[in-house]
Amino acid sequence: MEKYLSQLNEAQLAPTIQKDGPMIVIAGAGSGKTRVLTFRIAYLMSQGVDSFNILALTFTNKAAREMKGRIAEIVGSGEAKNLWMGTFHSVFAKILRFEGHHLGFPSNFTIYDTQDSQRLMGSIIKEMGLDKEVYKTKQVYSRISSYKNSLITVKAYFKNPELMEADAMARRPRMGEIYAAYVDRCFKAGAMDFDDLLLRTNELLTRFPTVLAKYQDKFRYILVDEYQDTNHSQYLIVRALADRFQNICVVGDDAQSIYAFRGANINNILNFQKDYDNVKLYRLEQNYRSTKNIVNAANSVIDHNQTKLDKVVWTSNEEGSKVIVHRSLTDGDEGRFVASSIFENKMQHQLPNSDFAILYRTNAQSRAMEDALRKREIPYRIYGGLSFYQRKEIKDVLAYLRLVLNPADEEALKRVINYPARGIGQTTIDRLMVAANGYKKTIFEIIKNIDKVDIKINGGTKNKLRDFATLIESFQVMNQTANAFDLAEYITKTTGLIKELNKDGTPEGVVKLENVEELLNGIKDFVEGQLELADASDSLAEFLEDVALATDMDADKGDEDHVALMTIHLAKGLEFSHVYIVGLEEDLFPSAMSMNTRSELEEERRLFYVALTRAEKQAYLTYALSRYRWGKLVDSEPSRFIEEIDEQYVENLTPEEERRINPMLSEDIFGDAPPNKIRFKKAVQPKIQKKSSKKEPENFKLSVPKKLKKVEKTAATTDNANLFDSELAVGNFVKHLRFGKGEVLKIEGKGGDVKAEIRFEVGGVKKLLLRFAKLKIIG
DNA sequence: CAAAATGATACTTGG
DNA sequence: TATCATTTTG
Repeated sequence: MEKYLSQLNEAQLAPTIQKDGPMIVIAGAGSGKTRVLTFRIAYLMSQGVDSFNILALTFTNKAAREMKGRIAEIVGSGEAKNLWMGTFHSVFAKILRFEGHHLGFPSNFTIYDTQDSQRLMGSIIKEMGLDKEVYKTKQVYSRISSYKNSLITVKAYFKNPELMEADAMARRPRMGEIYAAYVDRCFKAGAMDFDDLLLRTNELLTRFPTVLAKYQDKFRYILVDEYQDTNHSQYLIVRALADRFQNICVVGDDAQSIYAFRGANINNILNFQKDYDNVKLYRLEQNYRSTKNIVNAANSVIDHNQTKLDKVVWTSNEEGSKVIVHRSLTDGDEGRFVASSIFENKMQHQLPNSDFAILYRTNAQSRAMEDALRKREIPYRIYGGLSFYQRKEIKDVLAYLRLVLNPADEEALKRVINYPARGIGQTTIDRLMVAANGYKKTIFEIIKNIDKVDIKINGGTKNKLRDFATLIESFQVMNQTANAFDLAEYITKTTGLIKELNKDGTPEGVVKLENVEELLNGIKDFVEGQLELADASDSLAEFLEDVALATDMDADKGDEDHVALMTIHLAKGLEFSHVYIVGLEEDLFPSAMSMNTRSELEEERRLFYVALTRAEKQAYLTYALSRYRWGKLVDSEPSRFIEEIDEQYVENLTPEEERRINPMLSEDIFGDAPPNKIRFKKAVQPKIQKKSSKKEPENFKLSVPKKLKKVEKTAATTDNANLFDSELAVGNFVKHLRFGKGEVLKIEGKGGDVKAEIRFEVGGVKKLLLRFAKLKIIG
C-alpha cells in the first residue's frame, strides 16, 4: 500500500487516508480525483475495513468497472469483487430486486426506459381523452420525472396546492390524474422507470426501518463520485444510508455540475458541510492533465459565473500551445476542417486516432463530422446518440424477452403482440386495454381468459390472441431450462422476426438484421461470462437487468484505434490529447433553450468548461457561419464563450494556415472536385418550370437533371454498396444527398419555402428515399 | 386489418 | 433529415 500512497501529492494523500467521518473533496478538473477514490478504497481495505462494507457510487458503470479494475490490481481481484460499486441506478435496482416485495413489486420487475415511459404516458393521455397539443407527452413526462426526483409522490402532489396551481396555470389541470394513472399502470405492469429506482428506494428506506438498518449496517463506508450531479432523491438515499456511521466521502467539482436539467441540485455539494457534523474539507487544485494555456483559458471562462466555490485550479505542466479558434462557412466545412486537422496532426506528430475527440453540444451535430471523417478514412466511433439498445429492431427482440420474464409488462406486450404482423390490429389492442383496466387485470391475463371476459372481439381474432399467449407461454417454459442465448435465438426464429427483416431487403433492413445478430452475439457473450446459476431463468433476468441500465459508454467493444465523437455531457471524466469543440455558436452552444435564466446560462458555461478541460495538449474551438438545422440552412454567430476566454490564451487560425491544413474549404465549393468525391458543377442545376401560375401554394416541377441519372449508373458500378454519397447543387445551395440505386422519378416542390421530394424506384418498388426542404429556386 | 402514402414534428443534454 | 403518427387505399 505504501508504494501506492507515495504516488500521491500531499493534497491527494490527506483525503485518501482519512479513514472515518464525513468528508468532502472539492476536486478541480484533472486533479486526480479518481486516483484518490481508488486509493482511498484500497486504503480502507488495508486498514481492515471489510470489502463487503464499502459502497461506491459512480457516475457511469464504466467508471465503476475501471475503478474496480484498478483496485483489483492493488488488493487482488477476489477482494475487489465484494465491493458494491456502480451507478445509483444499478446499485439500487439490485437492492430493489431483493427488497422490492416490501413495496409489492416482484423481484423480476421490468425497468422502463424513457421511451417505454413516454409511450405509456401517451396512451394514458389518449385514454383520458385529453388534448395532446396541451398535454404533450414529452412535457408531461419531464414534469412527472421532476416530481419524482424531488420525491413528490402522487399523494404529496395532491396535498400541494402550489404545484397543482402551477399545472393548472400551464393549462394542465389534470396533471395529477395522469401522474396517478401512470404510477398505477407501472405498478400493475410490475415496472419501474429510471426515476422509480431512486424514488422507490427512498420509499423502501423510509417505510421499512429494518431494511434501512440492514443496509446502514452493510454500507459502513460510502463514497460518492460526481456529487455535484446528484439530485434530491439521490441525496436523500445517501443521507439515510450514511446516517448511522457517518463515514461518507463525497467528491465533486461545482464547476462541473452539468445535470441540473435532470434534477441535479448543485446545493447538495455547496451545502454538504451543513448536512453532517465535523465535515473535513479537502481541495485538489493542481491539474495534472492539461497545459497552462488550457487550464488558464478554462479558468478565465468559468470566472464569468457568479455561483461557484472558491477554488484555484493551477498546473505546473508546460505552457503548451494556445487554444485555436477556427471559423468556417458551413457545418460541412467545419467537419472538413476538423477531419483535415486531425489528419494533419496525426501525420505530423505520429499520433493514434484515440488521441482525438470531437465534442459537441447536441447529437445531431455528429453527422457533418462523420461524413468528413469517413471521406478522410479516419476511423471513428460515435458514443451516445441512439444507443444500440434503443434501436427499434433491438427493442423488439428485447420486448419478447421482457415479456417472457414479466408477462405483466404492458409496454413490451404492446410492442410485440402484432410484430411480426399476426392479424391483431389496433382496435383489438384498444379493446384489450379497456378490458384490462375494467377487470383490474393485466392485458396478458385478459388474453389468457379471453373466453371468460366480456369483450367485443370476433372469434378469429380470439384465436389469434390465444395463439399469441400460447407462444409466449411456450417461451416461458423454455426459459426454465434454457439460457438467455438459446431462448433469444429460438424466439427470433419462431416468431418470424428474422424472416420479417430478411424479406425487407433494403439497406436499412440489412443493417437491422445485422444488429439483431449482434444482439444475439452479445447475449451469447454474456451467457458465457455468467457463473453457474442456481436457476436457469436467472440467466435471462440478469441479462435484461444489465441491458436496461447499460449506456453506450459501457459498451467497450475493445475495438481498434478510433477518434471519439460524443456530446460534452458524455465526455465528462474523460481526457484526450487533442480536443475539438465544435459548433460554438449562439443558440447552439449556449443552447437557445438555456438562455432564459442566469442559472441556465451558467450551466452552459460549466459545460463549456468541462469540454475545454478534457484537453491535455491542444484544444480547438470551431464555429460555422451557417449550418443546417432541421434540414434548413440557418445563419449563426460565434458563441459568447469564445470571447469570454482571456485573449492571451487564444489564437485565430490565419487564412494561410487554414488553407495549408485544408486547401478545399469554403470558397472552393463549386470549384475543382476533391478526390474520391463525385461533385456536380453548375451544369446539374435542375431547371424549374412553373407548373401553375396561381398564387399559393405555388407548384414547381423540377426537371430531373440528366446527369443525375448518369451518375447513378456510375455509382452502381464504382460503388458496390447500394448507397453512395453525393452532392447535388440546386440553386445556390449544395445539398448533401444519399442516393439509392434506382431511377429518379420526380423532384417537385410547392410554396415559397420549397419542399422537394425525390422518389426512386428501387428493385421495381417505388420508394421515397428522400424528402428535403428548402431548395432555393432560381430562375 | 395490412400496407402504403402523407403529414407532423423535432435539435438540448442522459440513467 | 429521420422517425413517428395519422390517413388513405387495398
